[in-house]
Amino acid sequence: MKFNTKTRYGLRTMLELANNVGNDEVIFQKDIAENQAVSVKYLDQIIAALKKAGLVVNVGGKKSGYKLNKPPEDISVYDIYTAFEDDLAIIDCLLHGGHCPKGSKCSLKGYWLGLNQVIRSNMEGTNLRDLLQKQL
Amino acid sequence: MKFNTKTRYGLRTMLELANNVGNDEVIFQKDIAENQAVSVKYLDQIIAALKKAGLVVNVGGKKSGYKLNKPPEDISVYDIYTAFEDDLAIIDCLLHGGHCPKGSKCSLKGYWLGLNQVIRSNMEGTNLRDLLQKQL
DNA sequence: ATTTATCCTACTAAAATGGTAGGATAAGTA
DNA sequence: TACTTATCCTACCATTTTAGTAGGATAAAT
Repeated sequence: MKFNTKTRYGLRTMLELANNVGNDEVIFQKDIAENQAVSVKYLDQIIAALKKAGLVVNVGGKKSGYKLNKPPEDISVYDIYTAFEDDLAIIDCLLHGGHCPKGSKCSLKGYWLGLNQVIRSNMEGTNLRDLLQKQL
Repeated sequence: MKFNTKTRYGLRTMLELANNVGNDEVIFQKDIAENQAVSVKYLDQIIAALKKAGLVVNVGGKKSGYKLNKPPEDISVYDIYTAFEDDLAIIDCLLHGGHCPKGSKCSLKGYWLGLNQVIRSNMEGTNLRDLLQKQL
């Protein structure tokens, strides 16, 4: 039961961009990588995923920089998680198409589903604005 | 973000034993393995972990069977989880001794810690009695 | 023309996962 | 007493996932 580094670095990256909202300074991959103590090449992949998910945009092409694609309060932790992973499924049989060998006789599915929902709700209910305020 | 099979099979095993409380029937590893659609050899390891954690006992030695070591309401999902894993830590830096390269400047640790606590509380707050009632 | 930051794909070492395998031990059975 | 069989215990292993590295193409600014 761990979150992977991409989700963690991705969230840190998004928070760094959120901190910058209102400024017109550009933020380069390079600078973010340095701040986060991650190689530029690895952050490269992380930002690519965030971009693909529509969470960040590159303004002005090359030699320019990144910014959030929405206001911080409209980006949840879960949005960032799903930029790197499928929908949360703490056990496989919760996924669409997944099923366990016990089939409908599995009396635990209800419990796992509830826990899954608790986690997901927490992540959906926390946005970048909340996280910015927490760090004050 | 997945629970592993040992925790899942372990929980199912415990629920099976909990269903048996009050009966004096013996339950063999062999029978549990068959019910759970798992090999005897693999369940072997799972039961060994549950036993080591003090959650089940073998009554009567060989050619005997297993039962819960405590009443179902005194065994939480988290007890079963920790029979197979260390204390829950959804990111490494939450563990004793763990630290991230950002050190004290990490403004996200508070968020992760909160989410970790939400998950743990759910697991600690759910016991085998609750799960038995859910399956009715 | 050159620099350099983004973009894109492939590869890889190490660790975790989900088991299998082999055999020792001890209790019940014939 | 000999035999069966269920528990107990340790080692091993194939596959997948994780956490990156590497190489180079592209395009904008200088």
